[in-house]
Amino acid sequence: MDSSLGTLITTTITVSTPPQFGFWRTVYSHGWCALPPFRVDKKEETLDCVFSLSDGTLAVASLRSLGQDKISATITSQSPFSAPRKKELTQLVRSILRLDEDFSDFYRHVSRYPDYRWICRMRVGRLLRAPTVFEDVVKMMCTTNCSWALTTTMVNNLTSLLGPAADAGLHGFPAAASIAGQTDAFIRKYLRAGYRAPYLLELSDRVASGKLDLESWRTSAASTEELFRQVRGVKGIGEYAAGNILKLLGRYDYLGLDSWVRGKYSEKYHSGRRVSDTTIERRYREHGQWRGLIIWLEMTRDWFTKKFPF
DNA sequence: GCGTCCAGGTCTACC
DNA sequence: GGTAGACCTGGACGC
Repeated sequence: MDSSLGTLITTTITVSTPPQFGFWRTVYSHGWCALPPFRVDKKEETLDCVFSLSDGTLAVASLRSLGQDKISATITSQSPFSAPRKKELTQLVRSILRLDEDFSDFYRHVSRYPDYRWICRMRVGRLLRAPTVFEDVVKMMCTTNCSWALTTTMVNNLTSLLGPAADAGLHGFPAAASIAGQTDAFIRKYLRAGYRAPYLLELSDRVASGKLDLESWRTSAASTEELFRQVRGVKGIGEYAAGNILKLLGRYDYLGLDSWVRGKYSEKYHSGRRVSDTTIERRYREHGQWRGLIIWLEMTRDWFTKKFPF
């Protein structure tokens, strides 16, 4: 459906979803929805995102739930949104919401545990991800060793200062070359990335020069252990960050513990008393390839009781 | 308003 | 292989 709006054209695409898909449960599956180019519009009840298409078009899309088996993506553009662009955007929407990932084994596994049957009932587990692995890795690097407020500052600065300008005052996520073209001093001073600056520069340079193909990680046939080693090979990505990047690649074997998860875990199981990582790992060991997803869902269970948990 | 302390992951040097 | 210290920012706290 296309309709003219002055010089702007509005295009709406309908995307089918798996049965019982929870749009807001996926949007709020972790903190990404609060980091640009994502933006939650609570009044309009949309998730707005900026997508960079392969032909260079920058598309601002508003995603909205149309019930349990459909969502819509509304794009406002200055030129007609062609069929190939619609197809590419549909694929990107499916990818960020993880609509094509098969969770049937996961739900079969958790349904064997009375304490986890709610996971199966609510059909949760799809973790929101960025359109590109590069964006996910950069953002994950910006979550390390700092408060969430500082993560937000770094990602806001990255997009507003280096990202391409889109409609509605939004910016897309910067391409690797845009970051690689900056100086260490700029990244420290204006992005507030501090000591992460050389790590961001090295990563962006390797990606921009084609020496590192991050996008291939999503379809890699390598074992999870091997992929973990590759992810850890990026400077600035340690155990925590690598474990969580793997979750966004559809591999859930690593817990990806940080201070927040450790705190939630100790509150839930040890009355707030600190426990070792080994103790936490022991509890989830029996869940094998799903342990990383189970611990995350368990620690964020209260988020699923509200449409907008934060 | 200013100075000090601390929390937050990762890397590197050292044992 | 394990450990200590440095890295940098922002918030909390005391003065």
